[in-house]
Amino acid sequence: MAHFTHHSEENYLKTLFKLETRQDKKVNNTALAKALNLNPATVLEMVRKLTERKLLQLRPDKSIRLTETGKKKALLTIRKHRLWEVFLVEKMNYKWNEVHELAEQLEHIESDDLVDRLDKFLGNPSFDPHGDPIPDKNGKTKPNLSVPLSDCIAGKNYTVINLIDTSDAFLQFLGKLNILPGIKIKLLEKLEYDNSFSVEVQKKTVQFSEKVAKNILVQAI
Amino acid sequence: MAHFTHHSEENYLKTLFKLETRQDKKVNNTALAKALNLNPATVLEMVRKLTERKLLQLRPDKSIRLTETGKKKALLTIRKHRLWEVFLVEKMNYKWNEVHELAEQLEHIESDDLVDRLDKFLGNPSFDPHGDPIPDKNGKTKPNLSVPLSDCIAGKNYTVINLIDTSDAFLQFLGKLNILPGIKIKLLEKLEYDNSFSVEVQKKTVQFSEKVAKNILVQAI
DNA sequence: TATATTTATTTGGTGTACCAAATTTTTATT
DNA sequence: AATAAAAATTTGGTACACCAAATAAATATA
Repeated sequence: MAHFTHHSEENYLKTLFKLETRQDKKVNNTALAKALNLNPATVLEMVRKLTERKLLQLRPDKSIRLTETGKKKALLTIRKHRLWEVFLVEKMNYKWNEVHELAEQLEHIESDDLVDRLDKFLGNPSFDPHGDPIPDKNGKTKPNLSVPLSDCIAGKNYTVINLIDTSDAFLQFLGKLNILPGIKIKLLEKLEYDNSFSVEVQKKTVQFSEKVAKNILVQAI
Repeated sequence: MAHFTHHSEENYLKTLFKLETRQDKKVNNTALAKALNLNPATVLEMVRKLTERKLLQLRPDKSIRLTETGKKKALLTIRKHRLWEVFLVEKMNYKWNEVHELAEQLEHIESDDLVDRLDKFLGNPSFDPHGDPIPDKNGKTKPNLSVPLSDCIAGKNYTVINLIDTSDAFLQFLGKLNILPGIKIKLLEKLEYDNSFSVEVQKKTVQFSEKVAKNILVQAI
């Protein structure tokens, strides 16, 4: 009855989009196959189909590129994924590191209207719980102006946007300090003698190393 | 990557469950195929697979029956479907007649945990927007005792449970009479000469047609 | 440049879930 | 019981999305 064409199609487009934007080298079949965790033969076959459908191009130099249509579709899938992540964290009380797999399922629900309603229900968020920007219905995103806390200026206030290291160990460590994306902090001091950081979090002062500060992305308030 | 086995499996079990409970005759392959809108050959093949997996039985008399395991699975799918329907109506502001297709998609999201959280988020509803009972996580349902007001007995007290017609026009009409789900009413009289109804709502007496009464579901107090 | 290595591509296959059409079996009707 | 009708079943197919292994082509290295 139902066809899941869109499911794998969306995965290909989304993955390709991520590879295109997060690396600057051209994406080849091997890279895409690795990212999708699929056999290169499978991927090549699918890439050809998607090329036929004008969602991407398999170029003469064998690099793979999204077309404008493909890019738009990819962004809409990313939009769905990130909105569902917000839903799972804000409404279902999941932790931000628990929601990826579920959002991976939910993103394939077919209804543009539902996505728009969800967007509204969540208060039109611009960033997901990981701090990644949520494209609007036209695929436009607000630039993420976050920088590592290690590059910030003492005395100023920031919102924690995002973490670079997302290992459980790091999350647990930050958890103890009450630091997580969305929280507001004040950088009190950079301590010269050991390069450590002194930060105010929820009226309390905490200390941590530069290594930690490098892994926390913040945005000035 | 993902397997959709569960998807069609859930559809077969759910549909069979509905056929088993809503009719009293035995379910045969033709009936199931018709209900699923699939070819009998397809259904027979699948029924055999599901019989192997001990989710249902293809009996010597060729009737098809859920096993206990199958019934439980069916009820959990129905639970998911109805909870998502509540979500769509209560949170996404869909009308109850718009949500079936979307819930059909959402019910296949695989996560028991999410379903339980959704249940809690929605306030552990016992009935979906159509008035159908929502099984709990063990598959147990509360019997739905609501009936159309048109079938009720004059002189008794009722709680309005639910509306069948939920068009704006109808809601507005009822609004003027102060009738909405949750409110207590007393059926004063069924007036023979024009089949109209006389009802006490919040100490006032109101009159309306049988058409209206048919669209109000109530439960005896 | 010759060779090794990596990448791309082809070939022949799988499982799932579906179908139409032909055949067999069962049930109903005369 | 004979026949008609309905239901069950078999047969031979399809599309989709995947794979492993073989081969070809491109790239890198000695």
